[in-house]
Amino acid sequence: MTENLTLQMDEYLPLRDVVFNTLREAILKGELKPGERLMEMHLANRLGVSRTPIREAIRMLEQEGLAVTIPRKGAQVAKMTEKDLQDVLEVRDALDELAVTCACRRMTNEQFVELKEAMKAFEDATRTDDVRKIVETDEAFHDVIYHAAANPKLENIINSAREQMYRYRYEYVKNPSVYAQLIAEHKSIIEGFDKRDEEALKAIMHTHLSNQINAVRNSIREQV
Amino acid sequence: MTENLTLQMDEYLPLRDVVFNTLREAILKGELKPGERLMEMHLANRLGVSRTPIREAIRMLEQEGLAVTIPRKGAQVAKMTEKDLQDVLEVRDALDELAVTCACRRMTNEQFVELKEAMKAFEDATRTDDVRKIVETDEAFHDVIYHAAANPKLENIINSAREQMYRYRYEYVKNPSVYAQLIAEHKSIIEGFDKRDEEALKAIMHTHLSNQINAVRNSIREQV
DNA sequence: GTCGTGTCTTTTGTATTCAATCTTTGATAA
DNA sequence: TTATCAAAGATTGAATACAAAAGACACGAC
Repeated sequence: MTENLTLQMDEYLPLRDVVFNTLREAILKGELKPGERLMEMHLANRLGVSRTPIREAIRMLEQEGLAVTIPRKGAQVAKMTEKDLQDVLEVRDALDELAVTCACRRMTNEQFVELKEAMKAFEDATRTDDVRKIVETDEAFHDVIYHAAANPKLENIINSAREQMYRYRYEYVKNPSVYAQLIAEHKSIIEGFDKRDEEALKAIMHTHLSNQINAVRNSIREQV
Repeated sequence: MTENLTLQMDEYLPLRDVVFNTLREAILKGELKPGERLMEMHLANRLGVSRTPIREAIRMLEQEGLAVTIPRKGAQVAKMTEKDLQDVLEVRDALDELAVTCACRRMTNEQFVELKEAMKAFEDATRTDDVRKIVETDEAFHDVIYHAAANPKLENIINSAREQMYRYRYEYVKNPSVYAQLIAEHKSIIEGFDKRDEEALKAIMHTHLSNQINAVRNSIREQV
C-alpha cells in the first residue's frame, strides 16, 4: 500500500522535472559537454517526450547556470572560462566560510555522527578505482556540513555554485595522489567540529577549496 | 492581481522574457502579493499571450525564488517566513562583505565617480515623497558597488538574494526618519572606498544591512 | 450532521500545429 | 576561386488542442 503510494508519487513528477533532472545529471556527468547544443527535437526524440517539457526544463537549467540560450538560436550547455571559475571560487570561498561557521555552531550530535560516517565512506571509496563513487562520497561529506548549517537558502546557493564547477573536477579526483591529502583535510575538518573551533575550520575549508583551483583550471583549459 | 499588468514590448526579446520581466517587476513591486496564485490562463488573458510563454516565465521565476509551484496545483508568489528572511540575510551579510572587499580592491576612478553620483541621486530622492524613486536610487547605489566587485557570478547571486527580500522592504524605506541614517551610512561607505579601508567598509555594510532586519521582519509578520 | 460518491468545472500537463527565424546549400557572377 | 544571394531545410517561438488531475458541489447513505 505504502509502496504503491510512493510509486504513484514518482509517477506524479511532471515530465518537465524528470527531463530537468535527466539533463542536469547528463551535464554534470559530462555526457553533455560544455558548448554542446541542446536541440529540442533531438532531446525530445531521445527522451520520448514532446518539445514542451524539454523547453521548460531548459528554462530551469538556464537559471541554474548549466545552460545558456541565445534567443532564436537555441540553448547550449554552459561553458566556463577561467574568469568564471575564479569568480565562482571567490563566492564559494565566502559561502563555505559562512557554512562552516554556522555548522560549527549548529551541528547536532546526530549530524556529527553522520559526518564521521561520511568520512569513512569517502575513505573506503578512495580505496577503489570508482571515480564516480569517490566524487559522490566526497560531495556527501560536504553535504552533511552544508546541511548542518541549518540554512536552506545558503544550501541552495552553495549547491548551485558547486554544480557549476563540479563538471570540471573529475580530473582532480582521478589522480590518486591527492587522496591522502583529501583524507587528511577531511580529518582536520572533523577534528575542527569536534573542538568547535571556528577559526581552524575556516582555515581548513579555505585550503581545501584552494587546492582544487589549479586542477579545475587545467580541466577548463583543456575544453576547447 | 489587483493592478493592470501591461507588457513592455521590446520587439526583439522572446515573449517568455518579456513575460518574465513583467511578472518579476509585479512581484517585486508588490502588485502580485506573496501567496497569490499565478494562474496561467488568467495571466495569459491579462497579458494577451498564450499559456506557453507564461509557463516558461514561471519556470524562470521559480528558479529565482520568486515563485513556488506545486505539481498539478499551480504556482504562487513565494512567501517568506521569518526564518527564510534570517537565512537570506545571513547569506547576504557574507556576500556583501565579499563584494565590498572585492570592490574596495578593484573599483576604478570612473566607478568611484559613479558612486558619488548615485549617492547624490539618492540624497535628492529622499527629499521627495516618491518612495519608489528612493528605493530605486538606493538600489542603484549598491549596484555600483556590486558591479565594481568585478565578479558577475557574485553580482548574480547577490541580486537574486536582494530580490527575495526587497518586496518586504518598502515599509522600511517609507519611514522618513531613517533617511538621515541611510544617507550617513552611504557617506561612510563612500569615505571607506576613498580611503580604501576594507575593514571599515565591512563594518559599515554589516551595520547597513542589519538595520533593515527588524523593518523587514515586521513587514513579513504583517503578511497573513 | 458528516462522510463518501459521482459529476461537472477549472486548472495544469503534454502534444501538436502553425509561424517566424536562422542555417545551409548551391547556383551565379565578379 | 571567392563572394553573394536566394531557396530549401532545420530549428526555435508561440498558439492551440487535447488529456489528466484537482477542486467544487450536489446528492444520498449512514
